[in-house]
Amino acid sequence: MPRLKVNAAFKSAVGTSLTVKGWVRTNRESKADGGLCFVAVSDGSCFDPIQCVVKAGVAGFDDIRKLTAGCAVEVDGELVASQGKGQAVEVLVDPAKGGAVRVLGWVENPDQYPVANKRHTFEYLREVAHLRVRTNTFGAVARVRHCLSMAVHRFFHERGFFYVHTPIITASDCEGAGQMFQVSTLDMVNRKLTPDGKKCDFSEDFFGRQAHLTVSGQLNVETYCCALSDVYTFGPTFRAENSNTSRHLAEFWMIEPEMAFCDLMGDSRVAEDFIKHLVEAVLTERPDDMKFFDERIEPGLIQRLRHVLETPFRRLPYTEAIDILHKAQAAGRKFEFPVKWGTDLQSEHERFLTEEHFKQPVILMNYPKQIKAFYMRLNDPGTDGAPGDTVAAMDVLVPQIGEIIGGSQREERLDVLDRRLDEMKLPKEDYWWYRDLRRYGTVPHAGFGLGFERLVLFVTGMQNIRDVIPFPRAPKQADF
RNA sequence: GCCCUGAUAGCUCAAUGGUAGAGCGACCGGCUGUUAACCGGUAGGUUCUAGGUUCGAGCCCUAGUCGGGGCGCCA
Repeated sequence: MPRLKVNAAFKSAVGTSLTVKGWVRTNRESKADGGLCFVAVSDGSCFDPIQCVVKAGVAGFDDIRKLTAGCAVEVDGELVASQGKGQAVEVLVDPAKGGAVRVLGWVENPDQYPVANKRHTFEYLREVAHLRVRTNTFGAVARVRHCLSMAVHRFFHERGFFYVHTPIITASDCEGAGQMFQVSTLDMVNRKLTPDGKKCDFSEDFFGRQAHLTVSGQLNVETYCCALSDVYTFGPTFRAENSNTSRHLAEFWMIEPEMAFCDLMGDSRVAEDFIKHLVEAVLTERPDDMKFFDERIEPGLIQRLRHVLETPFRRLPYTEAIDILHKAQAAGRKFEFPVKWGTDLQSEHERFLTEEHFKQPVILMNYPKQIKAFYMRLNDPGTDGAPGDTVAAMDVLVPQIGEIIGGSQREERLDVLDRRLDEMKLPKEDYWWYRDLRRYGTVPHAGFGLGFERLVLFVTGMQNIRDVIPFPRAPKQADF
């Protein structure tokens, strides 16, 4: 009998002979019809397990009665219309028609099986990350995560972007996006010091210099942008920040498109189209999993996502956002942190704008230059009526999550870029190859970064970022 | 890094400083084309670690480890 994945079995014609292989979710026994076992088998190919109805005459029926959650089985049977409620079809395992069950792997201590068929907290399941994917929730997250990954590549591929593999290890310390993990083969105990005895001598290290794990592929991908026009990266990113929140990881996946001949407005249009494309993909491709998230994880999720699809994102200047926040304060809205032009918006401010004031995704644009990175393009004085200098930066804020995308138009003018490097006391020589892009055929270009796990949170309604990546890495957390 | 909070059966949680308990799961039996099943029974404990107070500590004190929530940093 041909082996079919469970999702394919569900779509097969009644009467099809088939074999399904997977892991037992539940097993119930009945004395009806001379003895039956109802064995629900999942192989992860879709949300629902398939019910196998095993008749008592099947060889090894005494063993089949003892199947518990987690056991691995192969089942030969026939797809039939279900006599019971709760499923349209099921696999009838009848010895008269060649039905059989082979147990490939038992659960050796069912009383202590970590993911027994009962409710578990997500906190507990993080401690059994190697088994938690066998649960409804984590299986659904894994499939949605895959769906989103494919949709990312499809979105860019269809628009003529090239996928660039930027390096994981970076030997330059010039990315400036946060604390970095060091990469070294030196003996950490008996390490050689520089002649003045004050620092570690990295000249004998693997790369002949200090090296780190990347915190962003952006600077590297800009080089490919300035030859291939439209490019993107999608890879792991590392931050050694001691961040203890439900929205941060030490290792996460980031998507960073970069577009030549593109300004900030064009950048924001791609960001909006991108998010809508991804939301549409999960709604159309994973209705089974999304129904589960809508019912059990965040009631109203699907409606919320449809609203995102149907509504144009609200664009407004940072300067205007500050006005709105000031007016809200005047009307009695309390914030823990002060609202002041020239300072970064706090989480509470961003969430007020996207969740309370506009109730939809919001794109804030043109931030004060002092709170943004050196590579962001300096705007003309007085842009948006701002009281100080601004740069062409944008943040996309969404309800529930806050900032999901950060991007900007890049500074393509070498003299302005050099002035910004000087202001921020960054050594120009470290940026020699980045500056070369401005010396040899510079063009306006723009891009953004999207935190992949935050996207998964946004579309699933899950609350903690550690539950939407298979093996989370966070401070004091690197098991598995 | 800061503030708050927690750690007791495989899991979720109870337990005035005085004999360690329930629900779920597991196991055994009953009933049932079952499906968050239902009914009855059984087993299951170094109360996070190390000290301290006390006649006596799951409970009080000190330190530590780890979890969770909020904030900061950001994606």
